[in-house]
Amino acid sequence: MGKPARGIRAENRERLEAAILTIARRHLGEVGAAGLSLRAIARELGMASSALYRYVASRDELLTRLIVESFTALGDAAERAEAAVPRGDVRERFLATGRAVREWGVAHPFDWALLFGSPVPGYAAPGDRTTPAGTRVQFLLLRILADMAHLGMATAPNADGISPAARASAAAIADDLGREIDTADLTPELLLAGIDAWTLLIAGVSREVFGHLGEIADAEELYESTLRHALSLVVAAPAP
Amino acid sequence: MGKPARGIRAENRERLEAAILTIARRHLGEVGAAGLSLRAIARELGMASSALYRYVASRDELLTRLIVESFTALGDAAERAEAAVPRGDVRERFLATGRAVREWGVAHPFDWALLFGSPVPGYAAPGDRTTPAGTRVQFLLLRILADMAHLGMATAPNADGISPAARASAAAIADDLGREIDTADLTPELLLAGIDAWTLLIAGVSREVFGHLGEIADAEELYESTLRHALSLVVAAPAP
DNA sequence: TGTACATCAGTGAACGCGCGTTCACTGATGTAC
DNA sequence: TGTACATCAGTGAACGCGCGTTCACTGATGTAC
Repeated sequence: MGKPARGIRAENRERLEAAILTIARRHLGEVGAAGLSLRAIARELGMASSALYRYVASRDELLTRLIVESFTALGDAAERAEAAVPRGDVRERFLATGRAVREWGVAHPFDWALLFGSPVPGYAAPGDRTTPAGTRVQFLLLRILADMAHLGMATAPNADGISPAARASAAAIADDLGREIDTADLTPELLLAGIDAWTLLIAGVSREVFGHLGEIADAEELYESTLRHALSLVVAAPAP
Repeated sequence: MGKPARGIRAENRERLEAAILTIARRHLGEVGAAGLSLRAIARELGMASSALYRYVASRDELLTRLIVESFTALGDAAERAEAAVPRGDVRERFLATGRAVREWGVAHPFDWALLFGSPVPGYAAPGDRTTPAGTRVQFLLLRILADMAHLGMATAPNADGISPAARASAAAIADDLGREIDTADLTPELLLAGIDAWTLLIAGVSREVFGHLGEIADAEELYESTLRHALSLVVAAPAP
C-alpha cells in the first residue's frame, strides 16, 4: 500500500494554502479588496487569526498573490482561446482573444475589479511580481498586431496627426513590451492604435462588470460591437 | 449698518456643510471611498462624531452627495469647454469635450475613481439622485453626434455586422438617453459607435488616473492620440 | 424693547462591532542516529 | 525498530487602533407676543 509520498504536513499545507486563496477570493467579492480581512478568513477556516501568519506574510502579500493568480488565469484563458484559431485568420484571432477576456471578466467580476478597477488605497502592487503575469494579454495582442502588419492588413486610421511626443511614447512602449517580439512591421501609428484597441476592450468589459451599463442593453451583443470597433482601429474593413 | 441677512446659524450651517464636503473629498483621496469615515471628518473639524449627524444623514448619504457634486463639476467643465468652440466646427467640439473630461479627471483623480472606478462595496448609488448629473456628458456627446450626422459627416465603420440584438440595445439606449435630443439622424450603427467613443474616452482617462500606464508614456499626448481614435469611430477622416 | 418658549447645534458616553500583528506557549509531526 | 531532538502548526491573549450610530443632555440662537 502506497505510503503518503511526502508526509501529512505537506499535504495539509497545500490544502490550506489553496483554501485560503479560495476563501479570500470569495470575500473579495463580498467586501472588496479594501475590506479583505485576514481575521475573517481565519474565522471561516475555524482557526485562530494568528495561525494564518504561518501561510501568509501579511494582508498585502495575500493581495499580491491574488493579483498574480488572477492575471495568470486571465492570460491562460486568452491564450487558450487564441491558440484555437487557425494562424492565418488574424481577425478571428483578435476577436477570440477579446471574447475570452470578456468571458473571464464577467465570470470573475471581483478579480476583474482587482486587476482593472481603481487602485486599492494604501496598497501598491510590487511590479516585479505582478508585471510578468499582468502583461501577457498585451503581448498576445501585440503578436497578433505584428502578424497583421506583416500581412499588410493593418492600417491605423490617423497616421496623419501624430505628435513627436506620442511617437516617442509609442517607441518607449514598444521597447518596453516588445523585446521578445518581432516589431519590425509595427509603426508607431499602428502601435498607438493597438494600445487604444486594448484600452477599448478592457473598458468594454469594465463597463459591463462595474454595472455602468444599466439593464437596458444586451451586454454581450454590445461587446461584440465594441470588439469590431476596436478591430477597426487597427485593421482595414474586410471586403463585404 | 447691514444686519446679517439671515442669522448666524444659517451662516454657520452653510460653512460647515461646505467644510464637510471639502474634507470628505480630501479623505477620499487618502483612504478611498471604502475607507471614508464620518468619525475622521468630525475629528478634523474638532467636533464630536455625533454632531455630524446634524448635517449628514449617514455615511452613504455623504457618498451620494460627493458623487452628485462630482458629476456636476465634470458636466460643467465639459459643457463649458464645448460651448467655447464655434458650432460649425463639430470635430473640434468633440475634441474639446474629450480634453475637458481628461483635464477634470487628472485634476480630481479620486473623484474620478468614485465616478468611474470599481463600485464601492456595500454601497449602491441611488439612481434617481445620481443619474441626472451623471449623464450630462453623454448627452453632450450625443448632441455633437447628432450634429455630425445632420451634416453628413458621421460614418460608423462597421455598419455591416450589427446583430439584431445590438440594434435593439442601441434603440433602447437612444430611447433612454435621447428623449430631449433630435435623434432623427442617428442610426443604430452610429449610436453604437458613439457609445464606444465615449467608452474609449473614459478608459483613456482612467488608464492614466489609475496608474495603469507606467511612467513610460507622455500621458497627455497618448490621450490626444486616443481622442483621434475615438473620433475615427464616428466620423470619416478629414481631407488632408 | 423685554420676556418666555421653541428650536437647533453640539457634547460625551455608550453599544457592539471590526481590524493587523506580535508573542510566549503547547502539542503534534518529522528526522537522525 | 526505538528513542531523542528539532521543526512546525496552531492557540489564545494582548496591544492599540478603528468604525457607524443612538441617546439623553446642555447651552446658545431665534421667534412670538
